[in-house]
Amino acid sequence: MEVEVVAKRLAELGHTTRLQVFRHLVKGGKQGVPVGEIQAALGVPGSTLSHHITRLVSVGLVQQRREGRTLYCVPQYDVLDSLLDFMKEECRVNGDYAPEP
Amino acid sequence: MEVEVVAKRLAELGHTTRLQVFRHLVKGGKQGVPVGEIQAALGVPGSTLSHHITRLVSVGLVQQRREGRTLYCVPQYDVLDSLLDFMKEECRVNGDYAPEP
DNA sequence: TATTCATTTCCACTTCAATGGAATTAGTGG
DNA sequence: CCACTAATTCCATTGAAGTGGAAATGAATA
Repeated sequence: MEVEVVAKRLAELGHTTRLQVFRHLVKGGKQGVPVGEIQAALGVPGSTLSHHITRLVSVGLVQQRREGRTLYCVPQYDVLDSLLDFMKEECRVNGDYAPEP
Repeated sequence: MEVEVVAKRLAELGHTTRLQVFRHLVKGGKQGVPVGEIQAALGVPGSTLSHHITRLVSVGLVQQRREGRTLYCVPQYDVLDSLLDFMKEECRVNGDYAPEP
């Protein structure tokens, strides 16, 4: 994964509302959570929420599936996974891996 | 760790230049890397770089240690660690942990 | 103490994110 | 077809991020 993509994804998660949305989705599971339910849970105005979800979708962290008139938001576990993997590998956590002084 | 703090840290890492700075620091190891060296490595103007570093410091991802007239930037491995842990735990990666449809 | 070096602060500018009310589209049922 | 619901797009506004040249600071050295 290129640095730009990683940065974009981190940036999208780097916003309180969007991070809460994503957490809510993850808790909701693979079948997804309707936009309206997120709205009710977080108490964010519809248009604002829609913008945030659009951004999460734009970087691949969320996908949407329509069922009748409700739109389900589905968290992309694998994308978050690879994002965290990148951070673990590229930024070699835990000092043990880093050269000693 | 509260959501706001996590979001802030993610946001700071969510910028190409800052992410590159951090990666560079991590590779540099615990003793830290001088600002000037980062500047040379990434080819970013001094003032711009200084702004970015200030932000990384402001969220605790980097600390600075002065030695004579050179400022060493030291990546805070434990902070990144706890950040990634939060994402792993709170956002229960890998679908296995999420309720089935 | 004047000079050079490393880095920051100052300042100005431009762009973009965030926000949310109002209008609009899309889907369903009477 | 009309009313209703779910969600988005439109639009305007506000504030903040990003950028970098020029001046200032802090520290070593001659």
